[in-house]
Amino acid sequence: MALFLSTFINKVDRKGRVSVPAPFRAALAGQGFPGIVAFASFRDSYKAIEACAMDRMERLSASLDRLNPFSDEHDDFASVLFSDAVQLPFDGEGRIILPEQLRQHAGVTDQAAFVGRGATFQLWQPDALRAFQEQARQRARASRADLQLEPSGGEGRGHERR
Amino acid sequence: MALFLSTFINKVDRKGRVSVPAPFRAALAGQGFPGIVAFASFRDSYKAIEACAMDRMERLSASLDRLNPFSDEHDDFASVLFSDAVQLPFDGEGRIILPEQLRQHAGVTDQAAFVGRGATFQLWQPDALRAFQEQARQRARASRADLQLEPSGGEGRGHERR
DNA sequence: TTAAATCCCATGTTATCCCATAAAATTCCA
DNA sequence: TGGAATTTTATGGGATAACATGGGATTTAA
Repeated sequence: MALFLSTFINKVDRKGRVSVPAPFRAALAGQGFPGIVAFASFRDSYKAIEACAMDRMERLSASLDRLNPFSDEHDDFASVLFSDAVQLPFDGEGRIILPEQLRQHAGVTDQAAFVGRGATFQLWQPDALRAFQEQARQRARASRADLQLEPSGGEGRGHERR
Repeated sequence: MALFLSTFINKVDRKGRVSVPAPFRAALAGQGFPGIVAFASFRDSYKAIEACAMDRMERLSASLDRLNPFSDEHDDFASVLFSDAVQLPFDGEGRIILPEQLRQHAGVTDQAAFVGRGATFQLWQPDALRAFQEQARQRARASRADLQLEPSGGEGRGHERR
């Protein structure tokens, strides 16, 4: 399965193109669709762009289909999830073009930060990302006692939330 | 597998023709029937046009048969679904003509919004779509806990910069 | 015949392809 | 092991093809 790690900051050129970091492209390789799927995060606390592989969306669609395809729940879910998502194919150089709407949502202008999140990744306006991470760090510090009760041996400094 | 993502608003010309968005045509390619299947949504809460690939209708028919071929449910379902559905073939430029009846049902006049829903898509009058999405987003937000239970990988840790 | 649907061609806009460059990372070889 | 040669990356820009859209001509159906 594809794993997205670490953070990369790349330029957005005047055509709206950004290079997807090579390690991310490697994680996305060997799929049906050569590109990514992106959508605005539906969170109140921050405005970023969520992204993942096409495969993931297909699996999501399949599991939705398995439920009752005519229920109201399914309806809202499908509407929110799929109608706002966009397919962004790679060009020959491994770039995507970020649609205007998504750029506005995240406040992205001339730079974009690709943030690995395991099975998915995010796109941020770099300053907004720094600000968010600063707060996340502080929250983590405040609740460090709880984190240390976890059974697994995490390295001390991380910033895992939730 | 065909996946329909994101939303596209296209013009309906005076002949009633609309271009099916190229990404949707790509998802529909490699089928027996070069075109789409459409029918009026049988929901009380909104009036849109439902659409999908011909393949899906065939699979739907098959799975209906496998369940309860002689029940009243099956009967109602089949009569509503299949009798109202229409095949809309592409012209040379990838357009379809929306039948008057469907246009009226959805209130479509000079513009139509193609809304991706995973395995299917819908056609809306753009203003009606905006109104609906407003509500759907709120409902989805309310049940966001469910969304986050999706099978996901771990969190990414580091944050290299360049 | 008359209306509707299909085919065919034309257009402006937008995205895609293709090439070029510089920097970084990697490989290779003495 | 040091450093040169090669490959991979990120980035930029111009040429090209694809797309959505419009309208006329030809065909099909009632």
